[in-house]
Amino acid sequence: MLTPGPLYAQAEALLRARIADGTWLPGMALPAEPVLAAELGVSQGTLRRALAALERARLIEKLQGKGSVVATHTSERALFHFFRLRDAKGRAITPTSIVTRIMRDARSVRIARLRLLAGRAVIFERITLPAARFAGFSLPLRRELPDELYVHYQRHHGVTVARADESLSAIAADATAARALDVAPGAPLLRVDRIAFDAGGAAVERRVSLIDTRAHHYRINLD
Amino acid sequence: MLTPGPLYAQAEALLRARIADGTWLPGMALPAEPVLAAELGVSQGTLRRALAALERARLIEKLQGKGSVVATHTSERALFHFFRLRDAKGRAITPTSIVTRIMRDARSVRIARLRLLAGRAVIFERITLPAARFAGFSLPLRRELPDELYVHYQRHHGVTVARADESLSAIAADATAARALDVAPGAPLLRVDRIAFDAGGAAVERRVSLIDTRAHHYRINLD
DNA sequence: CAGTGGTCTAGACCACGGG
DNA sequence: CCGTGGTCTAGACCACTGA
Repeated sequence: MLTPGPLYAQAEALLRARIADGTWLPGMALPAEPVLAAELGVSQGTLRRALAALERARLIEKLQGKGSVVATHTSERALFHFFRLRDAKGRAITPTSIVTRIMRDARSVRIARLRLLAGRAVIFERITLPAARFAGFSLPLRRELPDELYVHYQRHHGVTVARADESLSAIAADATAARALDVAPGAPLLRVDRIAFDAGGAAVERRVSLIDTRAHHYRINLD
Repeated sequence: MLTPGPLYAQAEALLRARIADGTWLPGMALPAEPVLAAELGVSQGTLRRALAALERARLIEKLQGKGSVVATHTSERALFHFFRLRDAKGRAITPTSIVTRIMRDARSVRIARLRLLAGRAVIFERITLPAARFAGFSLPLRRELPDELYVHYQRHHGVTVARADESLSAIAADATAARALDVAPGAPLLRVDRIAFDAGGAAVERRVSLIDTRAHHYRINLD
């Protein structure tokens, strides 16, 4: 190893790299702790410290008596971590979505979609993906489907969203957004600009979401 | 001990309680690790696991070679954790504020204030505090002062904000907000409803902030 | 130099999952 | 039953702080 910092940090970086580069794919079991520790040349205690950090970052999941696996986006927990809208009472709601348009050029794929909560259009968003990571991207158009874009990225393109930065503001609805969300032009909408990153820290998605927050609020926990 | 769960969790709960009930006050040094471990009847390793959790929760700070102290809100890090507005380039800005009104009744203290960024009024907010925890609350009125409300709670009322839940939405400015923030009536504003909690999990503040997001955005990291 | 937290190890024992 | 991760301990050594 090239010794940048303490052993447990080196171990964590190495494991993180193996997940980012696809050596270990989502859903795959990691080697047992004693085996991994021997392979990395560290004690089991040191390895466990690295694994605990990866678990906090939601890159792996540890299962008592079974082993550790690379995290998958299929669990509700992972999905709702990136979907912060809740109803008036703070309850989580499962959205559906309708892709209205997909455009491609050499550099990127652009998607426009509506997301529905309890049957009503609540979010209108435009998503941009780097063409290099999403070759042959396709989705059924104009059909109401389960809202599982990050699951789709992971399953069909090997891209796992691990982290995202968001920038929120309030804007007035323009004609397009007003029509899509069935609100008056000029009505206040919550605008969310998101950049999502994979386990290796590379930006893998940019999206702008316009949200009608009359019936649903964006929930955050500041811990 | 009453054994609810693993030793390290019991130790963490016990230390957390001592911070919440004021046995150890903000800024105070904790006993050295070997001493604390002996007092709690656990090994130093187990104690360290509990302390690490408290450090992640920002309840204590560990200082190499010196010791551990109960966290204070004077550090920039703690302040900006609860202040998410950033300028267009994502840089943190230190706000100032003007308290415009303080009202009291038997149950609560109500505060109205404006917060300024680079001299311009950007946030208009109303804050409600439980009278029981904030006896004799007072602040200079109508004067531009450093924005340090949570520091004030801690220093003058022994209340440390440890955690907060927020609910965000976009609304149209009413006449009062429009005048306060110098925007047109009906202009879109970001509304943030916050409930803040102390180390013991008790709600200690409710506030509603109305924010002009034309020049500043609300920044979040989804890790 | 003494005292503090930071790292790393080795090993014992427990709790869970699945043949 | 065995293999997995979970907890807990004891102790060695390092790195930093301040008198």
